[in-house]
Amino acid sequence: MSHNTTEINRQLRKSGFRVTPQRQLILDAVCKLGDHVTPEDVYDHVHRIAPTLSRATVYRVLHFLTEQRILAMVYMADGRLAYELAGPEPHHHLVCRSCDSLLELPHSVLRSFRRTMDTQYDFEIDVSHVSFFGHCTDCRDSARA
Amino acid sequence: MSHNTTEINRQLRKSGFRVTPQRQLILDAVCKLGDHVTPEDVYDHVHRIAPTLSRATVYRVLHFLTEQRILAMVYMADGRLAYELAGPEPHHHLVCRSCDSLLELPHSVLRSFRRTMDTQYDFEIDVSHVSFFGHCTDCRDSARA
DNA sequence: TGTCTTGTTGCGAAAATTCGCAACAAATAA
DNA sequence: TTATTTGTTGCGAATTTTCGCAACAAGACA
Repeated sequence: MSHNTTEINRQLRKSGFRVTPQRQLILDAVCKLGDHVTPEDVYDHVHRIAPTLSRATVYRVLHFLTEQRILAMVYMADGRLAYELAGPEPHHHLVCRSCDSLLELPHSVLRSFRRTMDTQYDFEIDVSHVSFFGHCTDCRDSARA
Repeated sequence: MSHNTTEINRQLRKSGFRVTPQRQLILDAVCKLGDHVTPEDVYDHVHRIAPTLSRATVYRVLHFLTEQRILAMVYMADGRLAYELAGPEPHHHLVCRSCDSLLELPHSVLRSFRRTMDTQYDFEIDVSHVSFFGHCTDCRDSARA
């Protein structure tokens, strides 16, 4: 298990929330299933283990864990939402609209931009995760050809 | 009517698409209803004028007009999609997660960032519209208080 | 004009997502 | 321990969005 369950549990409890079996199952599922997991992926996975766990709970818990900054929302090329574990150092995505590929960006590329927004607009950008859409190397080339 | 219908029609026809009454109605509706219009807003509006125009068509036409760069997608604070007219000079939004307010950003703030992505990652960011989420002046202050 | 091809729509069904509410379970206090 | 409070879930219904397919309409061409 790649996430530190004990630490997350402590953090939740400290904020007055409860660590239910459902929340643990869903968090484990996201963690296990990888980098851009859809609600349906999660449901399929946890439903085998806990057949009474409902879709509504999956959606609610995903939202909840995102608010707690434990997960991050990821917009896919088709406009749908997916989720992934929010690490201590956020990272971002370049999403290709042609081939749906995901390119990872280190957090550093947003630092100066973020500082500008802060000083010029007094707006604090939440950078747990940002997706940019566009066209990757390969698809640019084939468009030019 | 604030959009140049004739120009847009010409552009569509030139690309081999048809300018149907439905598309015109929907475009007019987005234009009239303002800056972040939901599919349901559009449907309510056009349905009065053309009662047989279906929801499916609203969704399809909104997607279509977005692909044609006539409209731009806008992500709202609750994660839902809205649309607005894509002007010749794109603009962007700072969306406050606390109070749902929208702050407009001129295109210029993204220029250098875009250039960086282009040269360093060979990725061409589509900047017809980008939303950043975070917290505005007022909500930062109340959070600090 | 009539035929053919192809883009577009309407309809209803399906799928995805959210909502309201009663039941349940954990924490807290008595 | 029991009662109370409050956070959380499951269920089913409602809402939102997408899909498949047949019908329709526009353009191309003979």
